[in-house]
Amino acid sequence: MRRSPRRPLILKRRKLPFQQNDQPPTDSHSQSGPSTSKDPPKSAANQCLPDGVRFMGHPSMPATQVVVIPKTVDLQSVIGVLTAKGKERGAHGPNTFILLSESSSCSSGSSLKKEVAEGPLDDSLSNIQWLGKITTSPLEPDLPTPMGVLKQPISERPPYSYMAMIQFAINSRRNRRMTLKEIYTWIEDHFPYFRDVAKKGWKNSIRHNLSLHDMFIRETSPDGKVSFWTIRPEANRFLTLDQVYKVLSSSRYSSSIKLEALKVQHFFLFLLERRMKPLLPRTDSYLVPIQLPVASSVLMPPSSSSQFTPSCSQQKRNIPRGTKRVRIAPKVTQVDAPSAVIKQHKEIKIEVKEEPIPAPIKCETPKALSKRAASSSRRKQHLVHSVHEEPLLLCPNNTFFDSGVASDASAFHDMHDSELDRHEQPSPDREFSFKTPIKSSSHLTSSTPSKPPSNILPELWKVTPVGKGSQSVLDFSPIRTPSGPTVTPRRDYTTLSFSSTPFKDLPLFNSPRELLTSAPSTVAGPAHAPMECLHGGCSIHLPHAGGSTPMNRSLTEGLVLDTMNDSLSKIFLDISFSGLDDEDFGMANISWSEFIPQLK
Amino acid sequence: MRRSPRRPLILKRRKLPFQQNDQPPTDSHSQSGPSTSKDPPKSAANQCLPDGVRFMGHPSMPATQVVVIPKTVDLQSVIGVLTAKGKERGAHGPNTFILLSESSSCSSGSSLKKEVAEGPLDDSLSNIQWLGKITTSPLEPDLPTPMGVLKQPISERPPYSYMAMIQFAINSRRNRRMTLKEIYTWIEDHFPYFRDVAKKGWKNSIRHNLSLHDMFIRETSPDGKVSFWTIRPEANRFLTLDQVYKVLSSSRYSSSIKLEALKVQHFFLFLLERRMKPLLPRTDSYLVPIQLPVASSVLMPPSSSSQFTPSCSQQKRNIPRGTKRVRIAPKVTQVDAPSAVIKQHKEIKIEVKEEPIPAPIKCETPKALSKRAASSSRRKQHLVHSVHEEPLLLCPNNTFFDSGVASDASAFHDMHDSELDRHEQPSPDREFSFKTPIKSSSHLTSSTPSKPPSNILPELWKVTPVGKGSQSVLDFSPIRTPSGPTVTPRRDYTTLSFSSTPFKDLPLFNSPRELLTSAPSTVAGPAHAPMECLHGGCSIHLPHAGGSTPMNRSLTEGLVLDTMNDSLSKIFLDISFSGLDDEDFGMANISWSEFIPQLK
DNA sequence: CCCATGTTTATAAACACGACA
DNA sequence: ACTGTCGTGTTTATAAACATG
Ligand SMILES: [Mg+2]
Ligand SMILES: [Mg+2]
Repeated sequence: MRRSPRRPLILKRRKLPFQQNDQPPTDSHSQSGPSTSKDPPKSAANQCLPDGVRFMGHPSMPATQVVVIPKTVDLQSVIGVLTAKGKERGAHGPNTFILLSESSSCSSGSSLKKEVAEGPLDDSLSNIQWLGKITTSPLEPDLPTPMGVLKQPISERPPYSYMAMIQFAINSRRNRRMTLKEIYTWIEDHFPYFRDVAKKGWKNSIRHNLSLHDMFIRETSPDGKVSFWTIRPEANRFLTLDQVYKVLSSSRYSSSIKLEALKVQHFFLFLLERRMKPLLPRTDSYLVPIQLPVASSVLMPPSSSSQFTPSCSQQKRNIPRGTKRVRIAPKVTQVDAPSAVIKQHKEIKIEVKEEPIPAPIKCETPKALSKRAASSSRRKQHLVHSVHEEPLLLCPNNTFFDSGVASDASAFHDMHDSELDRHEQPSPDREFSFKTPIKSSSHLTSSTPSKPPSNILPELWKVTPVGKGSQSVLDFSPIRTPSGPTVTPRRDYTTLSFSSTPFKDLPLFNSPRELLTSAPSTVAGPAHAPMECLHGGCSIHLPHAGGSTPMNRSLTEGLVLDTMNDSLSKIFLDISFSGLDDEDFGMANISWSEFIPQLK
Repeated sequence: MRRSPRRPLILKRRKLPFQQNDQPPTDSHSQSGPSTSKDPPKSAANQCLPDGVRFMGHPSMPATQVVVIPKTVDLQSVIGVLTAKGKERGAHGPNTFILLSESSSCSSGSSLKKEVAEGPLDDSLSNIQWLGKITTSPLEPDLPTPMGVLKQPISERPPYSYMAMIQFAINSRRNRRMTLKEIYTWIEDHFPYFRDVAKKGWKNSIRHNLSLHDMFIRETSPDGKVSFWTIRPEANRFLTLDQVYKVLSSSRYSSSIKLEALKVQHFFLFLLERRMKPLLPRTDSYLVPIQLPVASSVLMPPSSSSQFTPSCSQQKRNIPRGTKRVRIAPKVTQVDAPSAVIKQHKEIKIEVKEEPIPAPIKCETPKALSKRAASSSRRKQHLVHSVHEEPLLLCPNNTFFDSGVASDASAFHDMHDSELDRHEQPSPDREFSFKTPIKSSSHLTSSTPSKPPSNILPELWKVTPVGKGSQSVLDFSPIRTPSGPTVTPRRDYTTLSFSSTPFKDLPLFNSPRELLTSAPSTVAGPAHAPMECLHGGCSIHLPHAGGSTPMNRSLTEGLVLDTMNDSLSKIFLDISFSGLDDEDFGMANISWSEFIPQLK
């Protein structure tokens, strides 16, 4: 099989104005262990890692290191060194080691490249196995610690938008509020690019994003002295950087469809090694919410087979059409390892992901299948839906829709305590009585029927739908709540007699977001726990991964690789997990020994 | 009196990124008649204007000419020439002549300057009188006409934002919808700067603004072929360019408070002549919604008397602080008179404004006075409200609030048919059933109590209020409708149990916008008339200025002059009109002879 | 492949306002 | 008391990438 005809791709990479096309691929993403010359300062550590262990990093996960361990190496010793040295690592937040085992058998890059370019080959060719993850958490935040085994996090521009990073920052706090300065600091800590190499304007951009987006609202203390930025709860996807890491690095992420886990990790590592345009985060491209081709609906017959061939390099040639290309931001590619002050002890947790078991796509009960959103096809973010009207083809769409809620809820339920910054200042986490009145209010209308409106309500002009069904884990956009009624009246617009009567009877927006808005109390996250513990010793609240809501969840997720000049144009990944049977996805505290016999 | 202690300033001028500070004042705003060398091609006309008649134009009103007529000149002859030549003028939309009479007695610039700088002097010093306005409307849109008496409209950048211009364009249509191309064309027609001198990126900016602002929504025809852009009715202020002209040029605009009408016109002309930073439109500065100093509440005692001294040159010196100043858009100052094809006949209408009778400020019944919005003082657009809590001081605020609705309603009632483009294509103006679901929905909360929350609800953090009480005629921002409930719950934000239950009992937003939203059917504009006349001969629908709603209206309006290097730092204008006794403000067809004895 | 239209993000900048030196 | 600077917040402009038809 060359390429699967079903392509529920949700995310793709997109160049942004500050990213130039003409830059050569940088060479700084892979650092090997003792095998190369520029090895990490391992001598500073008491213990040494065995030979052959390689480290890899990436700007999207500056506090995460991928550790490739040859099968000939004792895994326990590596874990011992890492857990021992985890305290000494120089980073501000929790740090993660993703452990992969590598069988030295077929490690030739050519076969990897062939495999990646042409699709997954046989399982037996895989020489990379995902072992598990070690997460080190800071215990005493203010204690400086000398530099440890690993290098500083990579100081390249992360592939997240400002809006995403601000969400990561704010959601890292238990009470989900931060001052501007704290947001600055959080971003600088987790993405040293902004501390080290970015121009000064990035703080302007942070403030601009805070003001621009309605999802960020500002709260003021009663005395008017302090301002905290929060996220509108209705719009909060509760995204954390750790959540994104989980999605990006989890083998479970690709468990359900074509490329299974080993191949994904394979591909990930391959791209990291080859310094090609990676499927996973890369500096000069960008994780953006969907905006996927309309024709690539999930269950479409492979009529347009040439749609995702390597030749689909979208229009990048109309750029020299008279308009001069102006470099907006100077792209700094190479970063000198900064000598920042390290100041945090670590607590070590070990998590294990079980190996993926390829499961068929769960087609959830199409709850709101009857009324579907009609996209006028050129607008907002696109729904993944069929161009035709056969409703049976839309089963994956509803699966995808449901997965949106599932993603949000599960992300919330899976909120690991390591994601929550523990060194928060005693900021109030309750009794915020007033919120910033955001720009506009309830004018959300309907999710609009299918695109050619099939002659129902003829002569009716319809408003272009938002679509935006991308309520996936990696969708950083605010949640569009349909709650506000105030459907703009279909009468003459030149009339002043518009009423704000809510059209509650109209079942607008049949997206599963209704699960959150209409039945609010059924979803109870860990934040429902009493929050009185914040001012003092910060008792770590560990949410048990099994949420209280027995919701069936199914998530269709995707990443698309940007096409440049190679044949690796589009690679698709999916995620699909349904029901309560996948709490293990939540990365709860699972003993390594259950899955790794080496530890027994 | 040096400067009035009550300063209900609403608008001020503000430089924007594309406007550079270092440009010298341009010299192209005033064109005199036969008195100067570069006279308009009057020879091409059959009749000649008498000597001494001066023409003035300004980029903000490119289709409007201010005609200063000496008292020694026969007014009727001037009107005859203008009405005869109005058909020949080369412009696409309606054109307007604002007629002012000038007594040659005390026309010295120094006294004018003194008067303007130090406040209004005696009435007897005024030598400019506002006579009336001639509006020429195109009769046959597609007939080209040779160039007439007057110069081409000024091709300098208008002082309106893209958002404002898009509103002007869309609201110029009866059905208030336009295609993108029509918006382009309308803006090019009314502001030739964009047709002649602007770079190509301005259309990108138009599209950007349409997408960015929630107030612009897109409707799609049932077949999905055509898209029309409309304005969310709840957010529509029904602003038209003509409305702005009225506000800018009407002597009634300043009838109620300190500076009465003659002085305002005085000042207007003075600034036009002197090429200083004008109170009225200017190219390189900008009409922006309020953002006025908080301490300058309307009826505050003059405690902070030094607040508006000429020395209040805000920080413009931190610009050389390391950041290089980059010219974003090339500022084209001088425009060659374009040789565009003229193609419209004109129908002439004559309107007259009566001379203003200074009326006291009507203090409306403070409808929702008890609960006021608390501004955390650095946010959004500021309410004009007292810093202290004395409610009696807030009477002008409520006046101002009410004026917001009054402005909108009156603007709507005063909607002159000349403002409505008559050459609209047969686009549908009814039966738009679906509207674009806008980004977010009902999360507007409360108008928040006064700033130091006066110990009511202690320990309560409050969200910074929108404020944004600037529902004036010249406020181009969308109306923030409080209709949508979904007050973000004041409980812990880390909770997922946010409910969309509307807090209807909470009287949020006591702004007079409630008059429109809560009592919708009481306000009936001319658009309520049957719209079937659009496709054919375009029967000109003249709304009678007396609206159907007996609302008391009082508008406090203001313009602030940006301070550069002279003492004319801030000038304030007010508008206040109440009740039904000011239908004459509606610029209905009032005979000139009633007010100008010269015509009798 | 080009073009018009539409969406989204980045970046620069003007300016307001309060705190503070 | 005046003045300037700085941090924070709001708003607009402009360029650009990319999607869709
Ligand atoms: Mg915001
Ligand atoms: Mg819009």
